Amino acid sequence: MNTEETKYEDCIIFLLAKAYQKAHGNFKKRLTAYGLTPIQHLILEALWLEDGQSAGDIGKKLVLDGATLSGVLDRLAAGDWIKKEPDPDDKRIIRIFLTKKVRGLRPKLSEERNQANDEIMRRLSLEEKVLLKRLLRDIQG
Amino acid sequence: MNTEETKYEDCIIFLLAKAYQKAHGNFKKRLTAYGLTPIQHLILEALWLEDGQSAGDIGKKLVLDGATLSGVLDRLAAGDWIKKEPDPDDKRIIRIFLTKKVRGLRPKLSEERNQANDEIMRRLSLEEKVLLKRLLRDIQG
DNA sequence: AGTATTCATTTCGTATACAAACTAATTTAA
DNA sequence: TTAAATTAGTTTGTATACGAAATGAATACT
Repeated sequence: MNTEETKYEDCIIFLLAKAYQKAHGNFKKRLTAYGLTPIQHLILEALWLEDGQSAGDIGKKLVLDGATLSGVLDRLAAGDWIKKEPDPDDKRIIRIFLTKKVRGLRPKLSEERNQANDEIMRRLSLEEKVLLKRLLRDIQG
Repeated sequence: MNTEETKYEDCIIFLLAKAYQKAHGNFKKRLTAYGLTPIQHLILEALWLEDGQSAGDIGKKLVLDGATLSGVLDRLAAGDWIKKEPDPDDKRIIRIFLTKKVRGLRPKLSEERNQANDEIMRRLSLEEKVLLKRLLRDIQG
């Protein structure tokens, strides 16, 4: 049904990769001043919404592979952003808590993220922004 | 101007990351049967359009960092997909040529990619597909 | 010519990503 | 109640990704 040759510039996988690459790179640069990476920041965001989540909870919400998450959490703990504590009722589970180092940083980091978002979509109208988000969500199902 | 707290689920960086993750994972699975990765395939595509391009040419077209490209080309050469030959006129430049191993594979790989594209966007109408591609291109500038 | 600069690519270090194998703890079932 | 299956998390191995430094080659400048 769809056998014509499509150049890679028209391939949705390529377009998503490059758009993500651009967005990620932009945010990454903004975060270097804080010593954080975009994914590390994402985990802090999740913990701001609910502190003490298990590693598995976080992975499920952020759609992060366990193997990936394990390393990210290690680096966050090494940087004293979080503390890992085994759940007293089920010692398989590790609960993640924010440290005091993170206090007061939330507004600044949110502002950076909002600016990054704005810059990435600066060429789009408000309708287009809303639509793009909707389409990306539809893709993930 | 944009100081309200946005949950990460509404963050364009997050949405792009997850949509890309899904698309990439889908295509990656399809390609394992061939022993290729999505990026390796992308480079073959670029060479099908024009064989003998330099590493720099390929990097520019595919928006790939030189450091990244170097490793990918090494692995492609190790798998006998490509051959690296220094340009006779400028020995700084390395030209990349497809090997005979790739012959006849193009239609199959294109079909896999088209199927991956279709599956990723299966929930979208034709108009939405066109629009999504346009918006992603707009983001890249 | 000889030196400085620029250019193409590689190397190194760090950080995602994910499959697969592994450990340890809990639950299920026989 | 003990063996089997499941679950949570880590480890290992491979593949992007990219900044920064290094290498080697070509060009520019004096």
